[in-house]
Amino acid sequence: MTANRTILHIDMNAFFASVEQAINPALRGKPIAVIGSAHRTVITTSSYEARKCGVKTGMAVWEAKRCCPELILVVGNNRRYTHTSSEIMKMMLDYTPLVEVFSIDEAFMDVTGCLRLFGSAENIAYRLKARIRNRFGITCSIGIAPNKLLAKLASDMRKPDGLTIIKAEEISRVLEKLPITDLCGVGKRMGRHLRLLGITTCGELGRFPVAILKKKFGIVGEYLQRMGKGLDDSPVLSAEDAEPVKSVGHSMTLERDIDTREEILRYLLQLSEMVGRRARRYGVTGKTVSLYVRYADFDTSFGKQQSQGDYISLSDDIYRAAVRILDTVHLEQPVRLLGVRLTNLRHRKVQLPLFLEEKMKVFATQAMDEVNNRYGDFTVTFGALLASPGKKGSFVISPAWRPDGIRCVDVG
DNA sequence: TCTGGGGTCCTAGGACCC
DNA sequence: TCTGGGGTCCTAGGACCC
Repeated sequence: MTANRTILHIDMNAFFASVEQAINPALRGKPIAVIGSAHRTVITTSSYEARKCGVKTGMAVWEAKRCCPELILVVGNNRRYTHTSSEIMKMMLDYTPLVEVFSIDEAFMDVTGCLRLFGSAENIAYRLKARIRNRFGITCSIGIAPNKLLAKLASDMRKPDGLTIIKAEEISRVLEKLPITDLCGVGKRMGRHLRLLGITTCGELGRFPVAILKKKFGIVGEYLQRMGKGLDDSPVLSAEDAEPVKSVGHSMTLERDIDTREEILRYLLQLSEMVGRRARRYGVTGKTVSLYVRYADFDTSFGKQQSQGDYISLSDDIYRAAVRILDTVHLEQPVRLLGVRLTNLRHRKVQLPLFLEEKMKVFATQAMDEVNNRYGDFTVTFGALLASPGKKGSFVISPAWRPDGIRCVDVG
């Protein structure tokens, strides 16, 4: 790849919580946490005040309250976050077309080609920070480095409202004592494996014989060593250059554990409709449907998939496939969570089938999609879903949801 | 009072075909 | 009767990211 790139990584600080604090002055300076609307929900994001008491993303609400009794809980407003996020991403496009939306609150920018126009990368970073603060009243941390790996590392070094630059000549000094788990891509498990080899810092990882890493971790071993040296050639991919999506799925933790087939089918129909609608919106069809089940005990779960004879995207076809899979398993406990996913995708519109009955299904689906696109999800839906109106399950927004493009999900 | 949801990537074994 | 190997597709499961 090209030498001497300049990459920015922008990380919105405690994004959802900051947006809430900006909108409601009564929340400022206080420990708050954003949660989902359902009974079985977790902490999605917490303010820095709450983090100081030990509140973390993913914690159960009761657990967070135990760490921080004065914690203020705010039910997340997903539309507000996706809107704010996409406006911020648009600002970035004012500097370079090479903006990669990494999640709802993170993005990379390749500013190599526009440095002269704006003076310097630092200058771009300061301008962007000021614009985001002025418009939305929130802060971000920005990292500047020669590649994405290091830019992401840099943005993580000063929070909130930080600006950290890693210059090419500083890389080995910065990495020498840095714990390997600070690298994006080395999680807890990998960290443990590497520690068993006597590797705890990036410096050690970079010097470790690549042959041993390759033997132990396969292809991953190769990048691992490069990561230890701070090397990363991966380009910043704008929305147009991004890889096409590989799967579309939905899952939900149910309000309560269920064990009747009738109830399970109702949820499957709802999930299939959500998956199908999103797949159709993106113009994708898929060959494989998977069903995911988590049992009441939380620890036991399984996924099962089946490839279909054809590529499908109609909710009804997805639903039937999911039910066929369900019929091959014997459920051992009440069900806590259900998920439906369409994989093995082909990026092409559905072809109109030959037979009248099938044609009618396509037309009916299109008509439903149009109404729902205009008036909101589940305005028109299958009869079976009307038995218990309204949305069920948790509908917690995930910070990994992309505000733009293929991974956009509308909820709430 | 327990414990969310959207993805990607990799591995491994078996079926099946040439 | 015996022998081998490559390629593709399928399913299952786990690690990792936000």
